[in-house]
Amino acid sequence: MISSPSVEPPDQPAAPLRLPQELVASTAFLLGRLGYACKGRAVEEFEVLGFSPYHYSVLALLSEGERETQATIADALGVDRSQLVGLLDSLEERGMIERRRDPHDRRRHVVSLTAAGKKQLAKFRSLIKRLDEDIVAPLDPESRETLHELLLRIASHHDPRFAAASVGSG
Amino acid sequence: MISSPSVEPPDQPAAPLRLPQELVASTAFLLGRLGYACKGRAVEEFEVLGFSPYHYSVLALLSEGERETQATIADALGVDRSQLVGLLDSLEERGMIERRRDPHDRRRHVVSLTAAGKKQLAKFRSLIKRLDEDIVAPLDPESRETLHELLLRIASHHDPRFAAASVGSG
DNA sequence: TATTGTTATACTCTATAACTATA
DNA sequence: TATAGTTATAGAGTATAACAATA
Repeated sequence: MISSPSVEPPDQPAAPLRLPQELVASTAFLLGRLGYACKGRAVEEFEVLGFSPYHYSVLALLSEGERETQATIADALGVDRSQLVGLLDSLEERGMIERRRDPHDRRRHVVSLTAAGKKQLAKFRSLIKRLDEDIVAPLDPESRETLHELLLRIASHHDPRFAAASVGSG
Repeated sequence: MISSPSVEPPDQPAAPLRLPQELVASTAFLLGRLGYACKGRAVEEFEVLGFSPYHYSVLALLSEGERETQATIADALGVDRSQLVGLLDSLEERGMIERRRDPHDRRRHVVSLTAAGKKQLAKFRSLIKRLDEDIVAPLDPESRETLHELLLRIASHHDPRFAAASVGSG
């Protein structure tokens, strides 16, 4: 028996493998689906290297300067403090970050990037570059720019952490 | 004691609650974060009505015509067939969809929308409309259009289910 | 033997809350 | 008593696989 789904004459031209028009018409739906796919792709690719996208986020953050406490890292990245512990553990085990107890407040850990961490970060950056290019592949350079700008505007509107480093407004 | 994080003079102008520049510069990262936030918002809002976004997806799909099998619904929406069972169960219990055994192949269920389902779908549509508008709030109408078009181009490039109903190419 | 729908199981992710050591 | 970091626990969500009915 043939497994073709349309043995009988197609009365209605309904394409079985098409999403409902009204879902595709929703920006929220598109963002949700695309975002999920992006995250999945990223997780897969980082997994190959034995890491997760969160590891990259931590290293990227630390590359902009060491942090006085773990809590500021967690808050900046929007992850739970307890979740960050495991991330830092694995990065520290591999010698990519360093935890130093703050002598003035021995509860705190000053976290900083090591040379090995910077090296790994470079690899992560080329991974992300490939991923970004793959995702926006069907767009020309100008459209890519436009898309990014629009996404950033929306993101920073809903979450101030996305706000671009404003010059001289502090 | 004041909980302000900056008691000491700020040597470095590092803003603790800002995401790393290079992450914000990544379209994949923006998409991932925004998508996650969108999904979360949607789940919350549907939850108030006692539903999930998946319920809406199913009703929206069925509003375009009944389906000969549950599998085509699952495949079109990209959910697992076993996951769909529970969704259809809850919708059927509330009288919003109907399962009829196909007399020609008693393994199959023909699934269709009821009057109550159509009514609920209308409520879902106004919910989604509000959600969409809230998300793209900072954009003017033209930018919203542009954003949607760019997202749709990317989505359909990676997943043919997003492809707009092409006229006369069947 | 293959397929449709269903149920059961396991696993990941995350959110919460308890715990320690310092203050 | 409150805070920084840590550990443990529980819950939701999802993916996998086993199962019964039918072809």
